[in-house]
Amino acid sequence: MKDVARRAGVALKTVSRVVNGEAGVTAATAGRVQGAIEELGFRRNESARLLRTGRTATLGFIAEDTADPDQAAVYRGLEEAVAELGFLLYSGSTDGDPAREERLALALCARRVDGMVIVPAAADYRYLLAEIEAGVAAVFALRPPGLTGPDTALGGTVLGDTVVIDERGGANAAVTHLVSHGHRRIGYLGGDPGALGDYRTRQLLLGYTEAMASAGLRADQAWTALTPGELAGAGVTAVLCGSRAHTAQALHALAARGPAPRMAVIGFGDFELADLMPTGITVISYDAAGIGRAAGELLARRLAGEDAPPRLVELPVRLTPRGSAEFPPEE
Amino acid sequence: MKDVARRAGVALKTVSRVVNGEAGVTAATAGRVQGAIEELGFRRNESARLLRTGRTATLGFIAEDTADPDQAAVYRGLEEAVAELGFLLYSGSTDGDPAREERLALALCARRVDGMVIVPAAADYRYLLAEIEAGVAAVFALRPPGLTGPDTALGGTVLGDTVVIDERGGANAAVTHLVSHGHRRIGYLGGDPGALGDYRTRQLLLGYTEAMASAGLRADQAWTALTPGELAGAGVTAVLCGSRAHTAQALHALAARGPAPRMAVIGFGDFELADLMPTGITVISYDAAGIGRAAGELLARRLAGEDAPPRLVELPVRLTPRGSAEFPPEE
DNA sequence: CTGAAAGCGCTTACAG
DNA sequence: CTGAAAGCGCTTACAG
Repeated sequence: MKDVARRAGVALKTVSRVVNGEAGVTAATAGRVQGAIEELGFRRNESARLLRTGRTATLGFIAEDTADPDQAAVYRGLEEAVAELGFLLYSGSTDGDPAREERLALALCARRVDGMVIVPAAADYRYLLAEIEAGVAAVFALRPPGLTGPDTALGGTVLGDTVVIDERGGANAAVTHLVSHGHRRIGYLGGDPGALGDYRTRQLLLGYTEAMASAGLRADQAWTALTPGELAGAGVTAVLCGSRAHTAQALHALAARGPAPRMAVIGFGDFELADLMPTGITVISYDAAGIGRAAGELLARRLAGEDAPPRLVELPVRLTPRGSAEFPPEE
Repeated sequence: MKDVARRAGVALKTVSRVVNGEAGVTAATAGRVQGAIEELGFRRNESARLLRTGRTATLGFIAEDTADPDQAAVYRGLEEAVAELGFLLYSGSTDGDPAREERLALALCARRVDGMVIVPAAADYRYLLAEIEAGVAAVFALRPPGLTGPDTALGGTVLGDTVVIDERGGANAAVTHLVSHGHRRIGYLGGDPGALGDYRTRQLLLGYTEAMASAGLRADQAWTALTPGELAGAGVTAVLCGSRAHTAQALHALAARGPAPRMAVIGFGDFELADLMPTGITVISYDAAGIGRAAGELLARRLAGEDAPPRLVELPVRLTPRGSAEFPPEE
């Protein structure tokens, strides 16, 4: 810019004015400056500009795995939401490692991102407190920060807005649906409720339990602690799978028993080609990109100065019949 | 940092030394500085540091769609490759819109990224020339820049290293495999070779044609211009699908004709649950993350000053039998 | 309409 | 071992 100014025979400020399209420059001077810019191949250094203005116009996305279909969709939704703001997006994966999450988040903060969307991997978010106080906005997506819920990550302090899927409602709806088809022995194949980051599992089991109770059914302990191998012999006529991975495990286990197994399967998460599966299957589907959009909009409001207490947003789910065969009724 | 210096009663430079862990500071002064840092909650502004040092330690990833399985895997591979370098990654999707690609790429250049990995959407890369001359390294992934190949994007000028899948070899191997199973009437379901960004289609058709010719078979014109609806009645006993989307279309079309259709299907790109498909299927699989790793390594070498002419790297593919049924032989 | 000075938050090169 | 000055590339306030 200095070079451009010298070449055009004007002051730095005038170049700045031309580059920024500010009013108050004669066409003649502007032309001279433009000429110098092109001759020199000048391109403004945005980083320097942002340093001076104190903003960065940058957001971060910290995923557990950016290649996971849900998280990839969240990212696309976030992109959509921030495109209008003209923000750029940093991103990275933690692979579920709290140490990597902390390193990534602090690296982003060191570059002074305006905000971050985090798919939480850590149980303890004390490391973020100072940064949040310093002004970065953090929004959590797909699950709340901390072990069991939004209010436990910091022993009561709510860290930031959180956007999740209504897993409890989805599980409840799935079991209720199965009951309405005559099923009474309904299994659950999913994560271990004692594991780290098991908010999701707890929600699913809550929904399952509620729906069973509402229907006046007592769930056998074993039904909610199934492994894929046990599924076919567990005495259940239907199964709720907690994730795409578990749905795949269930389908494989059932397929191994022979053609067209008679088991009603409901899986959390829609997937490509589900309708070609050799069994009847219903999926719990949801708008994962909507989570990213919602997170982006919440972030935008925080950046605009909104100071309301942190919100927990739950996106609705719906049951979608898929599969090539009829949904098997009770045997 | 100025505040820290004042509080600790030292000069700016001393704070800098402590923050950077440089030698030559007494334990006593270092302690005073550390204290001040903690009291003030000082966190170094990385952006300012990078401005001064002239580097940015930042790379960009420009995808057509970050949520596409292949591109998501490329991103993960890239992440792996740059993690060791301590670089941060910007990313964004173009949805195949050349204007969005240009906007994104120039925005990244304006922030002075050290390099970019681009999944090309544009046919004309003149917009990048000035940036490349100014020092950004660009590596192209999954397809070469430009309409038909690496050397046409700019009328002969090769823009940068390019990492692709060996689509031609994969198609050749697939058709050869089908021929060895006795098939002689082999179809191709894929993109239109006349469309924009059809490097991939051309490569696939080249491989197809070569293999047919090697086997002494003459391909009917219609066999390579199939639509999913025509597939079952086209008189072919086997089909090569050019992408996961085309494989899904073929499987749907065949499933609509009834159970266990007798058609050998080879699909480019592995997919989850392929082994539960109601027909015999073989996939052409490849290591998409490897493309990202290779791109990251090429980028790293360019940043390290390597000045060799741009390379075209082709990652190998392999045929993987999948599907629940036997691979159907010739009828 | 145009410009000279100061400063964003840091580091580099030098001097003491 | 420690520091005062200059500068990275830009903008913000001010003055002419």
